[in-house]
Amino acid sequence: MREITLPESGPKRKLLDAAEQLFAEKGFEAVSVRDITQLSKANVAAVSYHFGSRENLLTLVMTRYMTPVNEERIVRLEALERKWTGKSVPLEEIIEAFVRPLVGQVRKSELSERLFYKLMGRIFGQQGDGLPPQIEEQLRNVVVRFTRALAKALPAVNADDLAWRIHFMVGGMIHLLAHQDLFQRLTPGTSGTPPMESIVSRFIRFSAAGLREGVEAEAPTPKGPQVMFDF
Amino acid sequence: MREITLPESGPKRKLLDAAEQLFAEKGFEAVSVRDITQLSKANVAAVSYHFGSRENLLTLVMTRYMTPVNEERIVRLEALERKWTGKSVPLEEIIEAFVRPLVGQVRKSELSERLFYKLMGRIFGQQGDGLPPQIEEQLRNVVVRFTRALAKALPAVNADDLAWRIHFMVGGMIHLLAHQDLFQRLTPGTSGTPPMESIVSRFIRFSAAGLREGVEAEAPTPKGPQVMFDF
DNA sequence: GTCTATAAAGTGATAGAC
DNA sequence: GTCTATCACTTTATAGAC
Repeated sequence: MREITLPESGPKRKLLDAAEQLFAEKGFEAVSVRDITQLSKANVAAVSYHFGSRENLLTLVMTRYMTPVNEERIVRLEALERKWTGKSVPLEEIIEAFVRPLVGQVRKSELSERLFYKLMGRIFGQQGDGLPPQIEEQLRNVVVRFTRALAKALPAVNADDLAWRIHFMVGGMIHLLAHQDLFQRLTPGTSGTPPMESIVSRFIRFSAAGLREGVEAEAPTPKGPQVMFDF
Repeated sequence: MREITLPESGPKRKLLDAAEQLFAEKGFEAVSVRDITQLSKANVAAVSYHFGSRENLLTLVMTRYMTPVNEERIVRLEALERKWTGKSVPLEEIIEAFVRPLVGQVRKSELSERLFYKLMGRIFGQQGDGLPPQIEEQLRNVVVRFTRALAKALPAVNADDLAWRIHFMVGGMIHLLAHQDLFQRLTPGTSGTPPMESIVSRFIRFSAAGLREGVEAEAPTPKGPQVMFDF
């Protein structure tokens, strides 16, 4: 909806970039206004002048990517529901609509991929604490919509089980974002961090299998054209 | 190994209890020494006197439950490996050895179940940032050991895939701990929070299915006696 | 052991010069 | 727009009285 307009360059943009970098690296509470102005070589008053307050800047950083992500999630889900009208949307495609929008936002920031995903992970991890009310509201809406779609795709799974499975899935996604780097530090046997693209497709398969647990012998081929009754 | 001895009552214990409660509620960085001494009705100097410093107290809180949890995980895994000598340990039992020790620690604290799990979630979520080196070391060891066991249980899954699936599973566990309460705020249709026991068993089934993704038509019956070749 | 008083450094915000 | 100086407040830690 409401687009956030920002200068392509200039001191305001430099402050924002520095803030994002520091928030990603150290967490939201550990970064002071002075840290930010120092990194972007501005004076201490700059944050107040350009953003009004530290709190304001924090909200901006959180909103900047989260709002587009949550909007794209809904758009993608609605597109799927149109595409599969009457039928139930394949599980994998629903999960993809949920996670893929995150990947699309990387190039909008000046941050390295590693730091960008870390920042996103930190934002999601703030749920319940210091998230701006508007984002909490967006997230609630996303969860409700996707839960409904998943319930249609998995009629054999009861509501409580499904809700918890979604909860576990969301946790996996947050961890994947926030600790992408930690992964290889803990499991040194593996090859270097692969592109997010391939991690996401692994995540989709993992989550689909978890969500589908206990449902019949094995699900139909995930991607190919499916023969279904048109009830 | 080294047992942490603590007074059953007295001002030192009251300080620790207050610290745990506040850390669980507000997060580690958001709690000051003054918050703690105020809640436990001590004077501002009490934390320094009894624990040396805020940092010291923080380390104690983090170590207090994490060390027993990680030790019990290893003990359980080794017991399983003895029980199934030569055979591969069933997937569900490995996951159970990984999560169950968390549940066992609840009663050791004065905190409500809700706050205790939240505290544990916050500690795990600190990975990479402010975790005491000894705990990072314990966690690394746990991950290595469990990865090895899971690799034996799932020979058809290649090492990279498995490592990522474990990563997703761990994320689900952390989220389940840290945001147990958030779950029902986001999905109001469901019944109230069930006992952790039933959440854990749901988590085990979800994770087992995710880890097993793509492996043959469907796994053998999870819990019952299994007929396996004794190679 | 417990407390008060205080040190030393850091915090966000702002008035006012340039 | 930019910057310095400063305010009002909070932080952890500690010296020294009781």
